[in-house]
Amino acid sequence: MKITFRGDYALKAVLDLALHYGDELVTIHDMAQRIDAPVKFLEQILLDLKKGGFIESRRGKVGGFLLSKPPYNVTVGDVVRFIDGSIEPIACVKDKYVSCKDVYKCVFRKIWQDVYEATSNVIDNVTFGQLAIKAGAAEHALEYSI
Amino acid sequence: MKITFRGDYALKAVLDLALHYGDELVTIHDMAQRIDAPVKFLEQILLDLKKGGFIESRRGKVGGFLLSKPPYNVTVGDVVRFIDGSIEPIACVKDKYVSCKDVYKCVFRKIWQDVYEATSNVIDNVTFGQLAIKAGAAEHALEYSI
DNA sequence: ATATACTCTACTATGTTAATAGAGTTTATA
DNA sequence: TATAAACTCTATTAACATAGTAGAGTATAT
Ligand code: FES
Ligand code: FES
Repeated sequence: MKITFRGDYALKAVLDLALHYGDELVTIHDMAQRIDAPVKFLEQILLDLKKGGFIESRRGKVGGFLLSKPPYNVTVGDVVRFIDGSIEPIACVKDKYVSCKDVYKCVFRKIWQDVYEATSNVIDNVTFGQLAIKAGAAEHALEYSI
Repeated sequence: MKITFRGDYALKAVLDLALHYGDELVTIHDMAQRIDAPVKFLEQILLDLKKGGFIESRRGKVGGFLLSKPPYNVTVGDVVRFIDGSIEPIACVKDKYVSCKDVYKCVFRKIWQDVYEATSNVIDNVTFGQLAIKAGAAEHALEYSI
């Protein structure tokens, strides 16, 4: 698994929305400043997250974004898989290409599966609800950084 | 962690040498055929592995490559880290760039560390000695594939 | 009306990856 | 000693992915 800037920003964006869950809407501009991301780049990412059903938006004046689901129902794994794609260390079979002559005999296959499972085990068991609480202390100081 | 073709070939190359450990030398040409890699690409990779101290070579006629160390003293992690670089899911600090305003407050930091440790735990605990035994059955049939 | 904020598509600069190419060096052996 | 076999080294390249940038368009509260 390799997290790109895109994925990194996406995670921070969802966390930012989790921290404002139930509150007022969050604008791209405000969010970009807090998570230190280029506005136009963040724009694209938020649109993606919307297509993925993670967030919703309201247009026009007083518009902004909000989380579609309660923060406890969204995991880090959900976002990473959606934005950065497969978390497998190697794509043994993609399209018509196969990395090994015989995938079934491949002695490395189990290793990559083990890595995959170990990774999943971490990222699929952390929700943004949990992360929001962790970030909470700094947030209550009214100047949290992500 | 993302395994590139380079890393994939390197692992197969080391396994191939592990399967011939103690035997005669292995030529690039022969190895390339067995592991299904482009000869000139494999050439570069073997030279890298040599610089990394994983393998040795003999030049001239009847030349070839051999493992520097017993297969049980080399892990998959050793090769992956050397050829494909850091196995971390994200480089939080590289050069002067820092991905988060405050790395110490970052709530994602622990997640990436957990992924790192889980991954290490898998790849650092598999030696080429173990892999060679697994591949052994097919090898003894004189037509093993990697 | 108009300012504010989301929406959509296209473009670009940079870097990485996966090779390919070719000239050079070493060594066994006929 | 000529030669073939095999490693050594450097340069180049095509394709792709990443990390943005740019700009025109749409919706909506006031
Ligand atoms: S089948 Fe994927 S590395 Fe062998
Ligand atoms: S410090 Fe690395 S993601 Fe925050």
